Amino acid sequence: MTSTTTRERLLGSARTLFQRQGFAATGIKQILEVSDAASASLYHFYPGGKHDLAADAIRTSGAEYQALVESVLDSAPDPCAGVRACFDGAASTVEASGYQDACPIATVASEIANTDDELRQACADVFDSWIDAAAKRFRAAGVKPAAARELAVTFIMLLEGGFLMARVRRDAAPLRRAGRTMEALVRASLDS
Amino acid sequence: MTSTTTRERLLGSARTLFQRQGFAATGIKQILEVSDAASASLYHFYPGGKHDLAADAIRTSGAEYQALVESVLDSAPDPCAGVRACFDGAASTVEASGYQDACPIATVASEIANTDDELRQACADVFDSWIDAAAKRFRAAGVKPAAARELAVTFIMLLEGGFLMARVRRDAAPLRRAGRTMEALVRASLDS
DNA sequence: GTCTATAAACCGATAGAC
DNA sequence: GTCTATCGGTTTATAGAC
Repeated sequence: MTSTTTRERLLGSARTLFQRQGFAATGIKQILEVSDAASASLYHFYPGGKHDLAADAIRTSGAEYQALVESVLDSAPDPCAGVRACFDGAASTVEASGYQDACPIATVASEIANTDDELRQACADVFDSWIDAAAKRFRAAGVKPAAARELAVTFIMLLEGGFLMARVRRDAAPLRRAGRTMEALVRASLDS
Repeated sequence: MTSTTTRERLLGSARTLFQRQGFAATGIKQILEVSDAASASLYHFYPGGKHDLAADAIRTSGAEYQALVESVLDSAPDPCAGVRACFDGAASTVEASGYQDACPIATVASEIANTDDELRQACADVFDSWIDAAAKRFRAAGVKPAAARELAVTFIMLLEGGFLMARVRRDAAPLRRAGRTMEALVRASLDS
């Protein structure tokens, strides 16, 4: 019995559409159609309209993806295998969705970085949280704090670059390639 | 005497606006205002309208950025210093523009990857061309062809991830950090 | 909370004179 | 090649009944 509220459907549709098409190209009308909801419902739950909805989409999608990455990292025998599994899993997801689903926030982040400081900050918070989560695990594996953080930043940069490359070229191989590179970087940090 | 034609102004404005705001958020009206041109002029030079203009913007911006990267790589004493100079230069440009100007095509590429196959292919061609240019130089420095290409793909992924991270967090340090990582990866490939 | 109807502005694109 | 004027459609957001 999976009863979904109108609010849940609105947020869910918005998250998917923003992820795949970006902020500007996704219309309120389209979100309402996919959600099978009325216009007034959206403004009831999100008085600020499209902007409020996007802020919630960024926060919740960021948190969900973080939980996924954390579970992958934590179920691997060591951080090397962990980061590699993250990239391999990302590659499989991208392929399975026909190159539609990659990073949940990257397209919106790229669009609004110069034009909407509130949404930009929400995206920055998500990235920071992802970096913290990864850095914490690298430290736990014996990497020094400063190096662990830099490694975590590189992890996210490589993942984002891989997502973009895979989507544009319709080829998940670069993402898997990035995973092996990241694995080597983590290994080098553990040895030193 | 730098006389600019209407066509040049249209393309120039479009390139800047698409780079900073993306495709969907940039209106024809805004492009015309910045270009100080009439609506009919745009459709005279670009019968396909916004779509044609974007295709030209992607191609010309891609070629121009490639020429810049090539000149930086070619004026460095070796590929290690070359890739590092690319990231340091990118970081300086991002900072100098107040975090507005990063990759000329990434925002548009991310937006249209799922929704416009013609523009997606134009972006894919740009990335391929950048990768070829970098791979060629790694080969010339002694890296085996297959490894050189993989190194070049990693170069672009790390650059794109760095651009996004820098813009969203308003901090160019991750981009410089990525440069040192890339330098180490090139050095490791040269030693083997 | 949800319905229907609609306001008010803006969108990309085009017509026709010059 | 460029001007002015404008078309038809869509956009975000709101009003008022229920």
